[in-house]
Amino acid sequence: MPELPEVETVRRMLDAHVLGRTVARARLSDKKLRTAISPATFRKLAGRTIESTGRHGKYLFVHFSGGVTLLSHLGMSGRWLFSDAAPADDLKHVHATLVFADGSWLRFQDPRRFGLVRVVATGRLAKEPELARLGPDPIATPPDAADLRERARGRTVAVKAFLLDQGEIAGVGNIYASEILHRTGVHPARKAGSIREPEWSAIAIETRRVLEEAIDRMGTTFSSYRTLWNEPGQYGERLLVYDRAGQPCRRCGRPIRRSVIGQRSTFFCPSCQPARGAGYGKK
DNA sequence: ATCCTATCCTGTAGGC
DNA sequence: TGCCTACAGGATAGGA
Repeated sequence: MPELPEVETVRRMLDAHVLGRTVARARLSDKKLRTAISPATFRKLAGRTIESTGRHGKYLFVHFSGGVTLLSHLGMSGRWLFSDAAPADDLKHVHATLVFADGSWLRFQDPRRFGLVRVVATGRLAKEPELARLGPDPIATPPDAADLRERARGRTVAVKAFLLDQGEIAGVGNIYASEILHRTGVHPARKAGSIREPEWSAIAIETRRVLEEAIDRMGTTFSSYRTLWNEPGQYGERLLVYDRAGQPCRRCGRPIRRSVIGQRSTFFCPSCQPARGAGYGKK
């Protein structure tokens, strides 16, 4: 669910509204997230002020005074939710709570608990194993076609699985991978090694375009994703193929198909995205 | 090295 | 209405 645009939306909202606030209390639920941290570690945030935010791929950083960073990943169902005062709701699955000195609250809710919340020394952030594995962030570093072609050389995995590999491009998830491939006319099941450089150029360009357009609309809410204000993202109405099986292709009118690649739902137009590849020079 | 599968967990949609 | 199953945007460990 939450891919780069959704995480970036949350980051921008934190940046605009939560910067400068000082933590009065920091507490964790007793349920374990993907990687458990101790309540004592989390409580290190108390007394510190939020100075800046960052992001790499789908990982969010909140930098605090005193050289400490909150590292977070939304997993499948994670949300960071802000409220100006103590919330009156009785939200289930809240696993981390920051109460600020001004009375506002920031909570991490995650029913499926695939998400990540960790407190680390800012100076050692890049050494965290999850981050050390990541490929370049496509917003910070525009993907380079020749580089992609080189890294994909000889690879037999489906190009769609290649795009989902966070070690190659950090931040593309299941929704946007289908969207990128449709825009570029590349069939998702083609082997990564068979994609020609002009096609990689198109993929590089459309990757940035799709992600930036989705950021402009605060991301895609397929089911659980919400912004910092608990609002859905608006990009869903712009999707060309994702979750549109049987509906007409917005380009050629023929029905969108669903298949499974690497255990993940994949959507494409068989007409606009031929299995053998076409439209970018010969074979 | 690369690829594929199973797995973590809960909520929800759809079939009966 | 209720029960049951299948499935969901992610990432990783481990086996082939």
